[in-house]
Amino acid sequence: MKYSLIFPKTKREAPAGAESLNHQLLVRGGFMDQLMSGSWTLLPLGLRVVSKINNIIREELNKTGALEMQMPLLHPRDIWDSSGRWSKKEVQEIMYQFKDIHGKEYGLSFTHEEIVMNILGKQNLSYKDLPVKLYQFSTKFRNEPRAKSGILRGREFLMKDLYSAHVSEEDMYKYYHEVKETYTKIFKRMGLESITTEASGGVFTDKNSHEFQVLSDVGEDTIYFCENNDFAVNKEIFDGAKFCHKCGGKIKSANAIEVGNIFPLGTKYSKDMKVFYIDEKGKEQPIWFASYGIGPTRVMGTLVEIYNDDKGIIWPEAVAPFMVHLVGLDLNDSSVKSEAERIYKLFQADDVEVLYDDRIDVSAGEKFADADLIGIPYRVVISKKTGDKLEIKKRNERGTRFLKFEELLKLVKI
RNA sequence: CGGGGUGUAGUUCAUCGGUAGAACGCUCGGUUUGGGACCGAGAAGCAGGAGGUUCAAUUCCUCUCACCCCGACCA
Repeated sequence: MKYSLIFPKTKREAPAGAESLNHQLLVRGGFMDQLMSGSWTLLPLGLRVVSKINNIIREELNKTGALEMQMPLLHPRDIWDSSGRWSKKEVQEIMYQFKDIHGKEYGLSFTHEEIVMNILGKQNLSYKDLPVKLYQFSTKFRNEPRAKSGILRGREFLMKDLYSAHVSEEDMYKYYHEVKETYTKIFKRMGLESITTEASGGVFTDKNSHEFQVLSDVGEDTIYFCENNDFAVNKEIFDGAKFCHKCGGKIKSANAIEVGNIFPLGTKYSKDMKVFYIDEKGKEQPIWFASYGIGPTRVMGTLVEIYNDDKGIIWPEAVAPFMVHLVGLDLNDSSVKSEAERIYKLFQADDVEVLYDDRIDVSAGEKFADADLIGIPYRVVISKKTGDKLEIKKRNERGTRFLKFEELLKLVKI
């Protein structure tokens, strides 16, 4: 991609009042734009990052046998009455509910347990058909009392939600633990060290759930965890212990951002909605159910909160919008320009994602500043000075080095 | 929903009872080109909205809307 085609261009100033880093840097870099409080456009660069995040999630969930699909966001009231959640106070506080001009009532999706259950119920399932594991990436609407912290808490945001249906509690927990391990792997691949944290089930279940927390001062949650990392619990259910029950290690506390959450829902939904499977004896049994969420847009914000410096974002390679930021200097010089174009095409031919700053009347300093702000892992400069080599600087390192194209290619090929 | 802050050019901000100014950005011309270059010219604003006080309101008052922050609540 040529930088001259990128929309919009970087901004020198952060929006007035923007305090959180993800808000400042993602807007300045041209990754996202605010429509209203808690509501954001993912601009082309931001969408590239979120797509990288989504693809990592997709790859890992597919390995567990889960299938991707997509469900509606506009729901009729009766589906929510069938679980009894439409009228619950805690649900009404976060769910957008409204009537159309004819008086028919609708809700905007803030989660999809009811919809998945409804689909399962139509299938006349036997024990042979289970387990079923379904997931989607889609928008969630939640009428937050207060949107805040840039893209970290919005009223409309992207979520990957996975739902699994099982014949027994054992089978549900078997998969639940598989997903728990998978989530840790997913976050690690993105460059995040997540802490698996016990927490309450909120509006989803009476059972405890597990949250995936990333330590950060801007995090809204406070978690308590063992210094040896074999125990962590959310403040909401913390019992005040000073030492770990398992190893006796000290309990520490810190702020953290919740990037994922998994819920062993049990048979509550299947019983409420009367969704059964037929067991070996031909008898109806309630389906064991669980749900699992990750917020890709929140993950993007979390990454910015963690990976940045005073110049801008420092994307981990796995989620960077491009792998290489090719900066052409002295592009007035036709031989430099044709060399830059040649290298640009070589990268493309080798399937290296490259952003080529092809602007002619822009100073070197401005191009470097933009490269630092956007935060692509490898900056590659071509100028009068570089001759038959390329000047390489990693975004997260200080020094530069000169390499031939083939040597660089080995570094940037994943 | 309670508390606080802020709304003036595309953006970030100044100004101040007599209907507005800078920087950056943008357009044009020229000179430049290794850390946000320089010179010149130019376009760009119902001062968030409504009401009030006043001869006169961007400025003072009231209401309202929006955004940000703290809290409550929540993933």
